[in-house]
Amino acid sequence: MEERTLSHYTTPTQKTLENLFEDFMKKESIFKNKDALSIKYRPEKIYHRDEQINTLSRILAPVLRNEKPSNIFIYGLTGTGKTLVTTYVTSNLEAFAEKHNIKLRVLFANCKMKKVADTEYRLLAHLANLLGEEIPTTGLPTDEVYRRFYNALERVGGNVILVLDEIDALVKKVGDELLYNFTRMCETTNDVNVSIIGISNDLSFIDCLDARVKSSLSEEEIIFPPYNYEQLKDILFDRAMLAFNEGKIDEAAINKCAALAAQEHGDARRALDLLRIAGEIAERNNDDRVEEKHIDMAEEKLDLDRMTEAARVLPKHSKLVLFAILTVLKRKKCVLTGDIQKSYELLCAQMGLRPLTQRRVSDIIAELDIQGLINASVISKGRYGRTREISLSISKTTHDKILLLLKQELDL
DNA sequence: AGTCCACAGGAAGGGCAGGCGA
DNA sequence: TCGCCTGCCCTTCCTGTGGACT
Repeated sequence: MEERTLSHYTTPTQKTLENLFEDFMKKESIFKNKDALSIKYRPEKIYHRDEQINTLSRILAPVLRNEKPSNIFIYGLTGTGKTLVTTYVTSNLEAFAEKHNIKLRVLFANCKMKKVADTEYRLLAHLANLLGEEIPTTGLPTDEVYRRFYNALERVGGNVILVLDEIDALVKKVGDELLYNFTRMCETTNDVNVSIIGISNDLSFIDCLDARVKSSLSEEEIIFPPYNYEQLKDILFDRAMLAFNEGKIDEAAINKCAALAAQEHGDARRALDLLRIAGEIAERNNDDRVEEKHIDMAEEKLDLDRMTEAARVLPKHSKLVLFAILTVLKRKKCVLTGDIQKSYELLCAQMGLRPLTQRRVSDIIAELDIQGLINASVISKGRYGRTREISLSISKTTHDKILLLLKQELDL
């Protein structure tokens, strides 16, 4: 029988593909350990946060003597190391407690996590589930969920630290009554010391709270200032050493990355994302090393990805409103709510849909603004009323890509 | 100074889907 | 199966607002 080799079956294009894969295999990878650039990575050394680590550790240390530590409120902008430092300190504390037979549980919840902890019910259910109490995703009265959560707490006993990350998002959504209940719980639970660590990006958040909640939650406060250029450079060099093979990244590229992130209120998370994507782009382009140009490309890609993804997951009517806005903004520099309402209603008529009311569309425009897909600011035109002036917040390329995506998604 | 416009945005509640327990 | 509960999305109704116009 005729011997059949791979080439026997392959067309010229496939042959090229085979070459491509072979080239890829032969080439030394740019990355040594890409995980070192991911958000989930827990570095051994945390740079420029010694003060915060020490403060947090000192405040929490009393649990080791079975005393209830003060509640703590931590705030700082995105990517300033709040979550990283908190998990670093609490996990070390847990390990230490375990070694010395001290009962300690740390319960972590990200209050922005959709479908997990973004409502009062879900947060309680999530925390109770962490304590081994099965609570259905819906169906129970809230007081029953509270009761089961308290029971689970008292059953576990000892010391419990509740870490509520992005707590401002939840309070904005459901109000501060939940925090009031939590702080009351800290004072009233028997046989268990409960402390709360609230983490927020919003510096003004604490001022919006009820006075009792405010004083109880912020018994101690820790502020995380933004990283400056030099600090970001230290962080990035450290991670780049772990993530890239030797000689595969230019120092200039790291500096550029740090400079861009420093402009973005010292966001280390964004800096690490930039570095990772730049590496991926260099690898895909078959380039030997990561250079400054790759950082530029990564920045563009990061923005585009963030925006297109945000647009893709919008509900249908939000997509229609965004489509109306982007279409009108093709012709004009800025538009008003009334113009958008009209063009949105036309679109609905075209698609045979019943349009939402102006009240709802107004909210959708505000939501799109919060997501950074558009710029919308309330202005007064005097005799001609008060309205929102809407303009583009994205580059022309991103604008075109999102418009195309919406056209496909909406079947227009 | 008072009027008026075109909304913004708060409050209340309706309707729906989905889960639970009796 | 039914009543009760939740979250979610939406409408209706309403008051508030800043500045051009009179």
